[in-house]
Amino acid sequence: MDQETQELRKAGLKVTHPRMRILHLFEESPQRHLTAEDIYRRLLDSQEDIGLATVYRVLTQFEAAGILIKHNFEGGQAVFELDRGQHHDHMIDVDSGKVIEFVSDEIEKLQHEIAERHGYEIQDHSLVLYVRPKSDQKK
Amino acid sequence: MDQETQELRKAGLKVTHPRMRILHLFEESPQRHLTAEDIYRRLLDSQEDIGLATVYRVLTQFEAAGILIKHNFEGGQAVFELDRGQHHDHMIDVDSGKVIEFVSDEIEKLQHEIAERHGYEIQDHSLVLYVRPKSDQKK
DNA sequence: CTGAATGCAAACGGTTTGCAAAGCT
DNA sequence: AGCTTTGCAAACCGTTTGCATTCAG
Repeated sequence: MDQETQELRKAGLKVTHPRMRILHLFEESPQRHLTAEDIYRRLLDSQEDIGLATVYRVLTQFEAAGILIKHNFEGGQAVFELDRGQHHDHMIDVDSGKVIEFVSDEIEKLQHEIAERHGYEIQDHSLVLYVRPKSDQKK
Repeated sequence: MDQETQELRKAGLKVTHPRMRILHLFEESPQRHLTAEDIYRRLLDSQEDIGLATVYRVLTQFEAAGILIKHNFEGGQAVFELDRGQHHDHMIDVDSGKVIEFVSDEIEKLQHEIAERHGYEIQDHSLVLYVRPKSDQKK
């Protein structure tokens, strides 16, 4: 029994065709951050007959199961990525749409200090930098 | 000619009733962060006959004019606040929905360093901490 | 065999838009 | 007077849901 089957079992999810295909898509895609539409399109391209509603349902279940993380960046569509356990924040190249991941322990620490100073504890947080290639004049 | 009238003129916007009322709402409201619905409701409450579409249009124009800043926090609705010139980030109490503003020069600096290290410059950024009152056991 | 999962189409919620009427300057 | 702005209703777009059918265990 392969890796992906186990992952679904572990999450208490039946091993269905749509779930397998979608999980597989994330694991093989070089582009880590995908929208529901991205997934849907790719499934269509590979002749799969999986409805958009199912894609959304599976993504939601995967998020609940901790398999995926959902991000609400600017621009309507939610973006999903595999949860590889290692927390990171994101930088988005506003010209190309490329997503760059980064980690900053210092920022993490400062965030906690700030929350604490106000009598709170952090439940979750979202840090996104919208960036543009350093002004070597753009082509 | 009062303050608010000038503000609209300066932005190149005609001084219309809906624009005056909405600008006024922001300037007098103790709650700095308002959604389109919030505005619409308050206008209804004060017997104003201003359509929701107009509220959205005015908010959009105010944002373009630099009068308001728009935030896309979690939870569908966009939130607007007056741009008082002083940049700050936000903490949201997930229990009460309260929005707390904070400033951290260190975090700002680190963000720039990170972007730079990757060959980018920051165009914009969004940092939101979703917090919960420090675990004095919750009621 | 039986409850869970799927596809479809219709509903949803926040926001935007087309258009004719009303309002600024 | 003439172009802008408004209100209304309809469109929009991403996402969710109801329901009859199909499928995994």
